[in-house]
Amino acid sequence: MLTTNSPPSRSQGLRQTLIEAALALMAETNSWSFSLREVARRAGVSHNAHIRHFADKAALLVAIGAAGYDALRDTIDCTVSQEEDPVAGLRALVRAFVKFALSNRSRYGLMVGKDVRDADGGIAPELHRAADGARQVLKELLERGGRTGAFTIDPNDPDDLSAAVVTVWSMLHGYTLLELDRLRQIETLIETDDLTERVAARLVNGMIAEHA
Amino acid sequence: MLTTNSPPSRSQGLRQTLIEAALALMAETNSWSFSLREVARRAGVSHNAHIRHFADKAALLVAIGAAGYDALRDTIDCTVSQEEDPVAGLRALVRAFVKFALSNRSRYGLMVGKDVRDADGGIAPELHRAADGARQVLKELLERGGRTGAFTIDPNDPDDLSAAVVTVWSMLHGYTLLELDRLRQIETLIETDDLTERVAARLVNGMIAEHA
DNA sequence: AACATCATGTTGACATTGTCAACTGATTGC
DNA sequence: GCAATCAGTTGACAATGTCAACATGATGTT
Repeated sequence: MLTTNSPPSRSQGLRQTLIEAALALMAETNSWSFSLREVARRAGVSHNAHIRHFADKAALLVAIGAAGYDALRDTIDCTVSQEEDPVAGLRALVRAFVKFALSNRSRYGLMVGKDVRDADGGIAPELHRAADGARQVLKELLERGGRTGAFTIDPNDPDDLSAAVVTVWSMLHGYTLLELDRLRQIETLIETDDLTERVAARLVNGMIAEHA
Repeated sequence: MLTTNSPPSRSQGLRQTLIEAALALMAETNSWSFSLREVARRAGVSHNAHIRHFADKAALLVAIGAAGYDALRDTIDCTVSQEEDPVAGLRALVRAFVKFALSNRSRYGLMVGKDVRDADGGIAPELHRAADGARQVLKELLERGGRTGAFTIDPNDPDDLSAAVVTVWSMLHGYTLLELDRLRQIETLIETDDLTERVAARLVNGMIAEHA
């Protein structure tokens, strides 16, 4: 009935409309615990309108999360490419990552949360690819640093490189979550920026120093 | 008033029964997305029976999570206290932490997840205290290592010590989540134990090396 | 002993949600 | 010209969380 001649076509129009409605809800409530019916109401469509585009809520969240990883990749890629020195690049990456997550709290929480996974913990291919793209930026940075000798990473040893990627990504992930959850409020009176620098310094050390 | 002579009485009886029913559901489904009514059914009581003990599902999850942090604290405390050398202690702590989380997947996911927080992201005092207790073990280890010179941590500088605690805790947290979510499956063919050792080595380096 | 109080659960009702099936209207292909 | 498919709607249903009202047994006071 509201099927106006519709400006933005209809096909992909509703898909994007639903995503935007969901993002608006996330911005308002700082959470992604909205109902699909609420999203439909916001989008001005009926419940069940989503079915042709998103099988269920998880599918919608996956789409939002994948777009988030793309944005994260662009952010850190842009940041890192401005630094010649790999060490400076890693520091910049830490800052950019943390800044992105803190500026997009609910989005980041969604991206790494449990609601984008299926029953057995598997990750949707779409999200998987997007997340890989973001990690790839880090991997290339570490590999470059390994080649130049800036990091104690053997660029020819895939396991060594992978372990380094996991190490950095883990701490970024963990630190960000601690910040987001404000678990840190217990632990410190330090400002976020200062703490981030200190954490980054120790992380960088782990990449520079000789390891057993 | 709670001093009933009754054995397990009813008072705390149902509370514990509900927690155990929830834990059983978590063990079966590997998730904490059960309904309160399902828990009630398992416990053999009527829906709404929980109200006197847990205002809502979040309250039940908080109780479960707090008990989980207590168990985590006991585990790592026991492990660390078996090592004289702080560096060996830190390595042991990493192993114990990861092992705990991987052995209690759904429980750990619950503990650090979003469902134990209130609307504005605040953490329930009960959970807060329990989590602090676990972090305290790490803090004491790092402080000890700082005093003995094993770590490049100034035990008299609260900010330095706090930053070190946050660094380690972040990586433990992040690495564990990556493992749990199997995000890592993309990144490596390495076995968990091997990867854990490599990550721990780099983490330890960050605590040992001089930092800017 | 009698009675009020309160804690602990139960029952019933209601709005919300996700999901399924059936339906409508336009668009497309043959 | 007509069948088929796509995109969205409508209606129905069971499950859930939550609220109010109710039962019931223990406690405590006089």
